[in-house]
Amino acid sequence: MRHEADSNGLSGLRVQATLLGGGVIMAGAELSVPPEQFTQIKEPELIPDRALQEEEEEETDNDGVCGVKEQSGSAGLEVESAQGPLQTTILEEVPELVLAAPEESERHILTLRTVHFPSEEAELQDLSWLDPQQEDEMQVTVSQAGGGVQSLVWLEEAAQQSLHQCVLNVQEEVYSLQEMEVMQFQLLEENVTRAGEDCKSAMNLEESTGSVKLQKGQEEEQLLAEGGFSEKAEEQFFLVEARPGDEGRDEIVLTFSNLNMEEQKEKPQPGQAHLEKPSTTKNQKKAKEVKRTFHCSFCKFTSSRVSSLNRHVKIHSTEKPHVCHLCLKAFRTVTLLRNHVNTHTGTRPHKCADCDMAFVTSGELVRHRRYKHTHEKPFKCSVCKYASVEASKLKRHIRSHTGERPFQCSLCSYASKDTYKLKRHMRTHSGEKPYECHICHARFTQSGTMKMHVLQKHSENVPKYQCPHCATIIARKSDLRVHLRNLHTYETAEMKCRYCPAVFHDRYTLIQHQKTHKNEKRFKCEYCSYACKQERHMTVHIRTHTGEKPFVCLTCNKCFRQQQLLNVHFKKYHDTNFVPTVYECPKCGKGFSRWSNMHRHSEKCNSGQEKPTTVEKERAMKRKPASPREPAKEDEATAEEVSLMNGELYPGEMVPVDFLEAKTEGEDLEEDLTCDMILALMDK
DNA sequence: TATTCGTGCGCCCTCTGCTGGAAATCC
DNA sequence: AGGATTTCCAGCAGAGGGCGCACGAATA
Repeated sequence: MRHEADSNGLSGLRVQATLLGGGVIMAGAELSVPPEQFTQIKEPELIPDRALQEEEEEETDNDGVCGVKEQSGSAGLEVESAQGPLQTTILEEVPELVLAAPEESERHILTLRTVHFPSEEAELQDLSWLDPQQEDEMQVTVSQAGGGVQSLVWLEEAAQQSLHQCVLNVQEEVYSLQEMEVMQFQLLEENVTRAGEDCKSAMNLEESTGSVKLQKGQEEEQLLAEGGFSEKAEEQFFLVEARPGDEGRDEIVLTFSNLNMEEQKEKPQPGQAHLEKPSTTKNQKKAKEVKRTFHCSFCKFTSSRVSSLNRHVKIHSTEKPHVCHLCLKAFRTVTLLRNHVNTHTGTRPHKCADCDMAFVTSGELVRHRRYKHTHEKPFKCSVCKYASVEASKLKRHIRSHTGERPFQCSLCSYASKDTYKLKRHMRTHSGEKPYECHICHARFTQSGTMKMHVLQKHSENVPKYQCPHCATIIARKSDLRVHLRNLHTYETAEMKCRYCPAVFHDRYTLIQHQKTHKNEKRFKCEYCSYACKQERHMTVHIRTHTGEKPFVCLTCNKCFRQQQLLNVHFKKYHDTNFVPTVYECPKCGKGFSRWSNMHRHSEKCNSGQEKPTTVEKERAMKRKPASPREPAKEDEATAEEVSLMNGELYPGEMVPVDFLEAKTEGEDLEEDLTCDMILALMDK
C-alpha cells in the first residue's frame, strides 16, 4: 500500500494486488460508495514478477484460497467482466481478489485479499466465510475489459446503510493497522450531500498471505516521507483506480487517491507509520525489517534500501555535469541533456504514424496519439461523463465539482482553479493587454476578445444570429441569448397592455400587441367627442372643460391653460427685445410669419411665376429662425398649434389667423384657443 | 547504469457564456 | 427632449484540449 501525494495535493492510497486466474474482491463494510466514484481506468500494467511469484506461492500453500481468512460479516460480491457477461456475480466467475470487511464494533474492516482458485469449482466451498446473509455490506465490483484494455473497479453499497466510518484492512505482511494509521476520507456521494460525513479508513496489514501484494518498501517509504495519514480530512475526494495486468496475469491496482491531501502533505509527521508494532510474531519480524530504514538527510525521504536512498539523494544534488553546448543549461543525466538538446535541434525521434507530428519522448507521442487519434481517455470522472487523457486534467476537472480554488489572487479575493486563469486574471490588475488587432491596433486582454473584435469589425460575411421567435438578427450568440431572455422568456406574472385589458406572458408579444394601438386615437374626452393619440393633448383639452388655467404671467397675473400660451403672451406684451420673424412677398411686400403662407400668397399674387429657387427663397426671407422646427406629419394639428403659439402666425395672415379671428370675433387667440379648437374652426 | 516510462506541472490556446457600459433606437 | 429599451461591444471568467518539459521510478 502506498500513500501517494504529489506536489499538487493529489494524495492517495494504493493497493496493488497481483492475481492469478480469477479474482474476488469482497467487502464487509457498509461503504456508501457510488459506482465509479472518480474511477480512473488505466492502461494495463505489469507488476514485479517477484511479487507475482510470491502470490503464487502463497496461494498454492492455501489450497487455492490462500490468504482468505474466515471472517464473519463478509459481503457478497460481484464481478463485472467485459470478457464475459457484465454484472456476473463473483460466484459464477473465477474469483481473483477478495476484499473482506468484517465489522468491528464501530469500525468496519475492509480487507483486501487475493484468492486464487485452481479450478472453477474449488472456490465456492472455501468461500464459506462469506456470509450471504450480510446484506448490508459493501460490495466491491470488478470489471475487466477484454484484451487487457481497461479494467474498472468500484465499490458499491449493497444496502443503503451508509458506512462512513470504516477501516480498510489490507492483507499484507508488512503493515500493521497501526502502521498504516487511520486515514479519514469522505466518500463523495452521488449528490455530494453526505459530504460532511467522514469515513475513517485504516489500512491494516495483517500477517497473511500477501495475496494482495503491496509494493513493499516503496509504500512504506512513501508513508514515512509523508508522515502517515492524517485524520484531519474534510471533503476528501478519491480516485479509485484499477489496472489490469497483462493477459493471463490478472492484476488490480486500487488507488484511493485523496484529492485534498495538500494540508497533510505540508505537515508531515515523520515516523508516524511506525508508531506501533505488529501484533504477531511474523509481523514483528517484518516490522524489524521495515524499521531498518535509511533517511535522506535533505528531506523526509526514507528507504529500506540504501540503493534507493542513493538514487533519491541525487535529486538534491546540485551537480549537473551535463551541459547543453547551445544554451549552457546543465542537467544531471545524459538523457535529460539529450532530450533538452533535441528541443534545440528539433530532433524528434518519436514520430506519429498517423500524422506529421513528432516528439522528443515516447511519452509525448503516446499522449499525442490519445489526444488526436485513439481518443482514449483513461481518466474518467464518476460524477459526470467527463474523461480525460491526463490525470492532471481530471484533477482540474474535479475542481469544478468540488469548487476548490487553490490559486488565490494576491490583490483581490479572486481565486482560480488553475494557474493560467489566475495569470489571466492578474491582467485585470496590471492593465496588460497583450493582444493587438493588426488592423486597427486596438488592444485586448484576451485573445478570444481580439478575435471577436476582428471578426465583428474587420471581417466580411460576419455570421449573424436570427432569433427563432422574431425577425431580430443579432451579431453575437450571447446577445441573442440576452434577447431571448428579455423578450421571449415566458413570465408567470401577467403583463398588461397599456391601452387595453389584454395580458401577455412575454414581452415581445406584449410589445407587438401594443403597437397595434399605435394609430388609434386612444384618448377620448369624457365631456365631448374629442379624441386624440397623445395623452398630453387630452390633458390640455380637458382644461377647456374644467376652465383650469395653471400658467400665470408673473408680470400681469394673466392666466393661461398652456405654458406655450403664456410664453407667447410674455414675448408679445412684456419682452421689449422680441422681434417677430416676417417673410415678405417678393412681389407685393406683404409680411407673413411662415414661409409657406407667404409662398401660397405669392403664387396667387403672381400666378405665372414659378416656384422660387433657393436663392429667391433666401432673398425673400427677411428673418428666419435658425432651426425652424417642421411639424411632424403625424401630428399636424399640434404643429399648427405650436406655430401659432410660437408667434409664427400674425393677424393679417391669410391662413389661418385671419380666418380664425373672424370665426372667433376678435377673441384673444393666444389666450383661449387650443390647437384642437383651431383645427375645429378650420374644419368649419 | 543508461534508458524508458509514467506522471505532474506549466503554459498557451480555443470555445463558451455572462456582464455591464456605450451607443442606437424607440416611445 | 428625455427616459426606456435594445443592441453592440469589450472585459472577464469557466472549462477543457494540447503540448513542452522535467523528473522520479521502473526496467533492461
